[in-house]
Amino acid sequence: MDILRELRESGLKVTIPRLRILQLFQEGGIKHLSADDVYKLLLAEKIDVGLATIYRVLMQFAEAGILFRRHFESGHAVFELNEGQHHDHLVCTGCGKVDEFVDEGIELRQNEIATERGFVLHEHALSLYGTCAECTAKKIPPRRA
Amino acid sequence: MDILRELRESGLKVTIPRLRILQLFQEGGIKHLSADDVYKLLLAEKIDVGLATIYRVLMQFAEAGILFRRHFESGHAVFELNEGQHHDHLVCTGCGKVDEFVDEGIELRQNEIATERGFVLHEHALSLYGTCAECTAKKIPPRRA
DNA sequence: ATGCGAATGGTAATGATTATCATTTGCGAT
DNA sequence: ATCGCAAATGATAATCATTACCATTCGCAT
Repeated sequence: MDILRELRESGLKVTIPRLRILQLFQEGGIKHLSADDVYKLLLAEKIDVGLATIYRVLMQFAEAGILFRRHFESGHAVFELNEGQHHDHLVCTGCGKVDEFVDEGIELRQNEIATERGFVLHEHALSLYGTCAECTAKKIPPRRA
Repeated sequence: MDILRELRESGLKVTIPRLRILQLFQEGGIKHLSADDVYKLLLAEKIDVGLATIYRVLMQFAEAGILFRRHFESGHAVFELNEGQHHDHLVCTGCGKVDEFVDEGIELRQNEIATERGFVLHEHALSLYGTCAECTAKKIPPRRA
């Protein structure tokens, strides 16, 4: 199977916790999951996995490039599957919905700006915070980040 | 004085801790300070201020628009003076130096992207992570965010 | 099947931040 | 100037996310 190969290629043994955690992301119900989200989902499936293991596995997956770790100014990290292409985020502060986008122009300017200042860029994080159409209709007020 | 007015207009009483904390930022030695940075600086001045007060005051200043609160993927928040115009950040992962920039083109595209997706934008955070010229010369390797 | 290093899970520890609460203080009214 | 009270403070406990420890268990090459 595909998941097994991905794990082995990262030098990680194939274990129940790793398989289940990876499946959670690959099922794609929710794209962005925190360690605690994963813990609760696995508990609901009656799978006995310790929180420590989840943190460890998520970190290993991030280091192996299987997952990305993001920080949406919420005090805790969320993870999402690395599906190849880079993208940025548009977060609704009303309902928490996360939309994704890629803009070639912005990417280019970022590199120009870094180069102008003598920086070698290796990463960037662009997150827009706003109120989505539904929350605007419901008159849900903005929230500070 | 100018600081006094700023405090009173925010509905905050003028107290020693608030004055000292605000002065730290206005002196401008270091632009970005964490709660702990402020605590240590005040200790060094032999000013007796509790950590709890510092957290409270920084938060109040941020809510009042006097300071901005930023999260540079470092697990803790840093604050900087709100000097009117918005700007983004270029962070060196080698030495921690923070450079600032504004790019009209990027700002425009951000608004277009949000509008296309039905979002009303009220905030955004763009941080570029790289290695600055000095650290590149010193061959300091990149660090994951 | 066997052995061993990797992986796990429970729990303690950590670091940043927030809540609690008794005491102190700024400042408007007197 | 001073009185009174809500606001502010500081010491400390509590919380939240995350990491460290460590004895036990498990994947997997042999």
